[in-house]
Parts: sequence; C-alpha cells; structure tokens
Amino acid sequence: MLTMQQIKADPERVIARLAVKGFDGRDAITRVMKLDDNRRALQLKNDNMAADLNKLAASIGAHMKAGERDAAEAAKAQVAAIKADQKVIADQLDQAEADIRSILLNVPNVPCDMVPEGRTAEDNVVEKTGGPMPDLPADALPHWDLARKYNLIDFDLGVKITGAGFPVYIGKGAKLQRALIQFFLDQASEAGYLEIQPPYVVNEASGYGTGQLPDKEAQMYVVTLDNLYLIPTAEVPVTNLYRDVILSEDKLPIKNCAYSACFRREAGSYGKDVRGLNRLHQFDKVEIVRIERPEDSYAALEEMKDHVQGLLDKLGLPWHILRLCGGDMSFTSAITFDFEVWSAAQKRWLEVSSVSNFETYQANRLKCRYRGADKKTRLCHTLNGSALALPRIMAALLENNQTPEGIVVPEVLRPYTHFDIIN
RNA sequence: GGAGAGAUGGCAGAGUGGUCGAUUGCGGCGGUCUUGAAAACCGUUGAGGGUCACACCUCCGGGGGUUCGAAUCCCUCUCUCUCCGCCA
Repeated sequence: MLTMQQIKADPERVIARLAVKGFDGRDAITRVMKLDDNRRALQLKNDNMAADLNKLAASIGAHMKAGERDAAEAAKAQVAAIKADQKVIADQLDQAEADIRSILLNVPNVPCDMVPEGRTAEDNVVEKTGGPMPDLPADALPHWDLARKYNLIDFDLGVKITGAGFPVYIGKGAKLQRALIQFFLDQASEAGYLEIQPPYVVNEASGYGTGQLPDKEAQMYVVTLDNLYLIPTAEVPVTNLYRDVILSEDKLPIKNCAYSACFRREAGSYGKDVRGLNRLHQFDKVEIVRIERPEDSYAALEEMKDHVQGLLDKLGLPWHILRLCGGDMSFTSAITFDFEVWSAAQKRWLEVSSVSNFETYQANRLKCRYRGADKKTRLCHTLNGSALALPRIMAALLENNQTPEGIVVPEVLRPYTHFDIIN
C-alpha cells in the first residue's frame, strides 16, 4: 500500500500517474489527505489527554503516600472526567486510522515514469526481441500432441487422480522438468542468488504481506481446517521472510531464488488458452526475489531482466520483452516487464516470466525496512521475477525443437537430462 | 490426539500493581589505552506516532476487562516448547 508520505509529497503526481493505470484516484487521495489531517489533530488531543492522565495518576500515588486522602480523591474525580472525554476522541482516532487504511488498501501502486499509457494487453510495448525463430513444416504438432506421441505428459491421468490442470509428467517428460528446474536454479546461484527452499503452504499473515489477501483469496487453494493457503508462487513465502524486519544497510541487496510448485485456482478461462500446458492449476517455477535500497532498485530490475533474457538465449528460444502498459499491470506493481516465448506450432506468444519492481508498495505492508548510515529506518524496495515458469517453456521447447527424428534437447540441458533427444 | 509449560528489546534473561520503555549479560556502535589488534575500562544502543526541533503519546504475542495507575491481576484468542501417542 502507498505511504502517506509519498502521497503528501506530491498528491497531484500520484493522481496523474494512477490515471495511467486507469484508476481514478482523485477522490481517494483527497479524502485520505483530509482524513490524515484530521487524524493528526485527534492524535494530538488524545496524546495531551493521556499526558494529563499520566500526571494525575502519578500525583494520586504521591498524595496517597503523603496521606493526603482528599487531594487524592479530588484527582480521581478529575481523572474520571478526562477519561470520558478521551474515550470519545480515542474512538474517533481509531475510526480515522481505519478509514485511511481501508482507502489505501484499495489504491493500487503508482506506476513509475517509464510505464506507458494504455488499457489492455494490446497497448503493451514490445521493447526488445531476440532468439532464433524456428522454421517448422506445416504439419508441426502442438505440444499436447507431442506430449502424447512421446508419452511425456498425461493430461487424462491427471484428471483421473486430481482434475483438469494437474498434468502427470512421465519418463523423459519428468526428467526434462527436473532438468529445467535444476538448470534455472544453478543459473540463479551463479548470478548470486541465495537458494531458498520454502514451505508451499503459508499462513494468513503471509497472504496479507504480499497482497494475495484480502482480495484474491479466490485465486488460492485454501486448507480450511488449518487456515493455511497453498502458495500461488514462491514470491509469497520468500518475500515474507522479510516481513517485520529491519535490515542493516550492509545486508542489502538481498538476492534470493527459490524453486516451488505453484498452485492457482484461476477459474474463468477456456479454449486454446488453457489447452495443454498453457494454463495449469499446479505448475513449477523458479522465482527470483530481491530486496534493495530504493536508489538501487531500478538497476536491480535491469539486472533481473538480463538474467531472464540470458536463460532464454541459453535455451535457444525466440523471445520478446513487453513493457506492460498501465492498464495491464498488476495492482501492486510500479513497473512490469513480461517475457514471452514464441510457440511455433501454436503460432502464438506465451508468457513465461514477469519481472516487476514494487518499489515500497509491498514493503510498506510487509514492514520490510532497513537502517541507513544515518540510523534512520526506511522502507526497502522489493522486486521479483520468474526465472522461469516451466510449463510454457516446456511447451515452446517441445514445439520449436521438433524434428522428424524427435525432439532435440537444448545443449545446456543435456548435462541435466542425460539424453539429447526425445524419440 | 492426551498432559503440562511458556510468549518481555538483535539474542539470552530479570521483573508479579506506581519511581518500568523496562535490571543484567552477550552482541552492535563510539571512545580511552595501544605502532596496530586483543584485553580492560568508560559511554551508547528498540519501534511507531507527533514536532522545524523539543515536549508529549503508544507499544512487554493479539484482543477485551479490572484499577486513579497494568509487563505485572482477570477473561479470551493465537503461537511456541516439553513429555506421551501416532508417523515419513
């Protein structure tokens, strides 16, 4: 959530930038500023009354000791009078704080200056393109047919034991998955990310920390008996490691990576969007997370983009980077770059990574701060990105690398798969 | 699942109604001493609100209550630990 400081620093700019996200924030921002003025006035009144009460309470003790019963009783009467008034003020103060919070929770993050205007995915800007475009024959198969042909993935078995969107990987399909995970983790380690193996289930507080709650509980699987949530991404447990902490500045930047299974309910899509591996309820992903000093976060973002691009280049996949327009960005992000790979048989781009800077938006809710050289505590910037999500990488690899002899495994994966072709 | 104990500052650990935002130790920071370091000694060291800066206010797991006054008493919730049972 936004901080009062950043709103008060330049409310007009905040309103103008929120409009880029298609969010009309004028009402919310003006109201929240008024409420905050009111809150400060109430706070002052409340504090002064509390100070008086403290003094009176102390004086009662002194009077009692001195045996001055009457003076003590008089002070008690005074206390009772002030307390009644203070109760009213305190209630108003609580209300003002609650109002501010509930407004701010519904205001999205402010997109940074680099974010282009636009409403939908159509308005995203292609920033960069790379990788070799495959030249497949007209009868090239989509990955779901390849998966069946080579017995790599069984979607029907998944339906039998769990339901749609829970594929079963078999044989070389399973090994290719494992190879990709290990490859991604090794690459991240090499780039200086500390590997974390987090729980796949988190508590309510963590859900709030990264913003899945209170809004998006419908997108998560919930273990109601224990009030726990299956993680939709490793971002949730890993980022929450830094909830309610004050880091010393020399600990920054923090660079973590984590493999996890990810669970998403994602109801509401259909057709070719959900065919095969395109959209699943359970999938695997390696995530990178960074905690940065504010002045370093945009350099970090570039580094993360380079890292993801490097992975795609090493796998030999054709990719492009989209700079998301305001309307297509997530609620919490200040800027997001999506990586898509070309799926040659489906003839469409598939999103495989999303790299974002949240600036202080997430850190504010998490209370993730650091202490600078001046001893002051400040909010960190948080960033994360997929590096990478497996299913669509798998889909593109299968489709793009199909040959009459079989599916060729990219060079970099062979040390992990121990085979170089699927046939 | 059964029984018991506990939750206090970065950590350890005192504190059972007022002088306690909290003894002490460790750790951190600054200094004295030293060529330098260690040791020793001295000082300092939680967070949030508020203020130009002070003052002042709040916070001893969360919430509620008793009291003029609560870390301390009562209720309640959550979590952790120990023992037993079950178990990869």
